[in-house]
Amino acid sequence: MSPHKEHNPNCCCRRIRGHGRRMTPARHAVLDALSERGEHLTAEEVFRSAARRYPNLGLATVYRTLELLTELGMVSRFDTGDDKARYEFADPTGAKGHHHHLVCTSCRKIIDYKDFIKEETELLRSTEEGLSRKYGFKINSHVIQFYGVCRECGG
Amino acid sequence: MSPHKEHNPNCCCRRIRGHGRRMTPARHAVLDALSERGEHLTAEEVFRSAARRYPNLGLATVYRTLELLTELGMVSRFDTGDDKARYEFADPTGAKGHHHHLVCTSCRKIIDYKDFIKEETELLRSTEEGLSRKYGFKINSHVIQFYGVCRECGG
DNA sequence: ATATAATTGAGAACGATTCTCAATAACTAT
DNA sequence: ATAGTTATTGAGAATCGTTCTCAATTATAT
Ligand SMILES: [Zn+2]
Ligand SMILES: [Zn+2]
Ligand SMILES: [Zn+2]
Ligand SMILES: [Zn+2]
Repeated sequence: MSPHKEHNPNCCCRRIRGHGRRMTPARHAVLDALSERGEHLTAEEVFRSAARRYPNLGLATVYRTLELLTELGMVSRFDTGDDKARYEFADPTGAKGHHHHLVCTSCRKIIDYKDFIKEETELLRSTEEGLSRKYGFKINSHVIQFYGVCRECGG
Repeated sequence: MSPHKEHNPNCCCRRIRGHGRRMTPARHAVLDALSERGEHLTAEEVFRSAARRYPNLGLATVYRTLELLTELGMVSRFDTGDDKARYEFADPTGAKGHHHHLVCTSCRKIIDYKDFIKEETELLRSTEEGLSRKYGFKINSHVIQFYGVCRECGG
């Protein structure tokens, strides 16, 4: 197996093993693809990327691994309105860090922005607290996305 | 055709006709279903509800109508992570008004909340302006959703 | 009433995701 | 290292929400 790059392999492996799951080359390949290829990848894109290093990989395994990583909170899954789920590392302390999305409804481009993350995060925290108190919800994650038309598409 | 209830039929009809489209019993039925049945309905739910009044209705027509209404900005479509699109009236001045969503990942319940809408809307406005300036985006809509576990599910 | 073009319902088709199952391989305890 | 236990795998079938096709219908303008 090739070494990991941007994510900590020991951390990932430990996290996976800690939940009684096994570390396999297929899962390594998916983790590598996620950290190399960057953000908001579809399962198909992860598959194509991971299969280059691990040709025997099956698409179903990619789906299963992405589901597992999502359950463990290591990956976040989200939709942008085109009937394909997107996946990216959920690590808020990583290189990319926590960000939100700007989606062009014309060309489907997705822009990660962090520009207003600080104010947004602050408001989110207090909102989460309020909602938690009022509705008895234990909030685990949030999605903030803006939809519109990008510059190239005539925005 | 039965009369509309919570939404203004003349407004809807005018809006649809204004775009060179025709007003039909099928579209009436969909509009009625949306206003009677409340928020975050799946296409299937809209279909079942509308078909009670207009038994000849086809599911494909419901999808087409929801798409049309979404294009016209009368309806908003969103996902909550269960592979089924949800639809609800987008009328910010209506009875329900603009709101955001709280989604239980265990029982899939969706709670509409407006409690912090004011602060959120304020921040959104300035964020939209900033993003618009920096990325040349013309922002048309946004999605804010919190995911977690509801009280009944052990939140 | 007639003409024109939009709309419809039914079912086929599509595509993303999940399921099935026998074969394989990761971990555990010797 | 060995063997046993059991999670994981790949391949393809199956599922299911959504879209497409097309001939028949119908809303609207004249
Ligand atoms: Zn664009
Ligand atoms: Zn992203
Ligand atoms: Zn619940
Ligand atoms: Zn709602």
